[in-house]
Amino acid sequence: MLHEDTISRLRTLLIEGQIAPGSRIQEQTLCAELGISRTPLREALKVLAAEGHVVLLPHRGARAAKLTMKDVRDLFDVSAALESAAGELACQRISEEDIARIASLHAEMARHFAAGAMELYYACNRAIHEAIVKASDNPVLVGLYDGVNTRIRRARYVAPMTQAHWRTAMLEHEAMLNALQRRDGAMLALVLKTHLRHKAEEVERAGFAETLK
Amino acid sequence: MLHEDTISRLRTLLIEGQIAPGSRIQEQTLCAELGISRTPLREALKVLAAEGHVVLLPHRGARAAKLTMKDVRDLFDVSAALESAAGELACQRISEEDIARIASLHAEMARHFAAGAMELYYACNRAIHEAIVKASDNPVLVGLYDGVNTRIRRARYVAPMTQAHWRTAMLEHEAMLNALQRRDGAMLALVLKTHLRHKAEEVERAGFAETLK
DNA sequence: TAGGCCAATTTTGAATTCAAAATTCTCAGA
DNA sequence: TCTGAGAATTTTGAATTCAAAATTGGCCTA
Repeated sequence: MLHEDTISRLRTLLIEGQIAPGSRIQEQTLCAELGISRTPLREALKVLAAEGHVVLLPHRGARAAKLTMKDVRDLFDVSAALESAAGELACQRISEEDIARIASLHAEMARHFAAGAMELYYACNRAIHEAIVKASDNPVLVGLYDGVNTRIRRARYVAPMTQAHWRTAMLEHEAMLNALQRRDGAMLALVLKTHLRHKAEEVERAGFAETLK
Repeated sequence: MLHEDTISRLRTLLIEGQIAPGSRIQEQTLCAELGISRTPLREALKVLAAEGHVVLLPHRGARAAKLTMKDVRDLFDVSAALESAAGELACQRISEEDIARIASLHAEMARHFAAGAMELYYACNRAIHEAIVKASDNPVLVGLYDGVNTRIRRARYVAPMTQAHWRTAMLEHEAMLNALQRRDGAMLALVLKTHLRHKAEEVERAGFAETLK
């Protein structure tokens, strides 16, 4: 499947910053690099434009979308809205098995945190958030959440998160798991909103690469 | 601009049900109808697939997406999450002029309601909701909201909304305007959530065309 | 007559070709 | 030397062409 493949390859290049934000995308050059013809590439560019990763200027080609601090703030606000809604739904719909799975992810994350294995900590963290959203059993919500978070991921943070932030985040995750286990939707939504606001604030404090250019 | 044009023309055909949900989309046939070649049509189909209006089956063509009652429920849940988040942001950011504009739209809507001019009432209603979302000053949110509501609009309701529903809706709109004028974000979010839950319940009660087939 | 296999046709997927718009380059004139 | 008009080149937008996969139809066999 050449077309879907092209979309995800290009999307990865954009997220990882291999194609610099704001840089011009030459069709022929990219075609040569990817080893495909212009037709599937152009189809992919149009889809990525709809997703917000690329901007298309009529008769003037495509550019990798830039991400301003305002964009990041906006994306975090939307992400928080979607995730807290997902949390409420999840409390009504999640199975006991899935709660247990998230609890074990949480325990694993805590171990990685204690050991200072930040990469692994991060992976667990993300898996927990994604598991909660999935548990909403709302494919529309899951799809939009994925899209928004993929866009956020393009922000490359300059300063590292502070220890204080990590500690707070761990406490918030405790509260999340607690609310989920009690199936307290309102509480989970509240904790998630707070958690994501804190994360957005930390990102803003740290700044991210593109803002500096 | 042939490409963008094709997308919106096709999107309209899908929303209005001119292309029946679930029906097969033959490329050559559509090309002839739209008077274009397959290249821009295929690009449009890919974008519409990303938007959720069309499903693409590899080597087996495109179909107009079906809308189940579950889909509609899911879409309403997401719409509520986005709109209540927008309401909170709007209360922080909206200008006095835009509040006044919404107040006048509200008054106009009330007149149409009293006169039983439901089409005009509907138009005002939608304009108010869109104005609130726009006032969030969050383009990401606005974009996703538009997309979700466009998809909801494909549901063609069978039974009309009841009088009781309209009356409740009017009261809720009063409360919305009130909260907005006092810039009470939490209250506006709450009212919007309730309002949209009621609407979703009414739609579910009424049923919609596709469910019957 | 029913079922299944193989060829013919249709339809999708991708490359190539053609046309139009934008950019770049050249060169005349001040 | 600097500016600007216009031609040449590049690049995008869309149609056409070519290849591969799926569907359809016919024919043979049981």
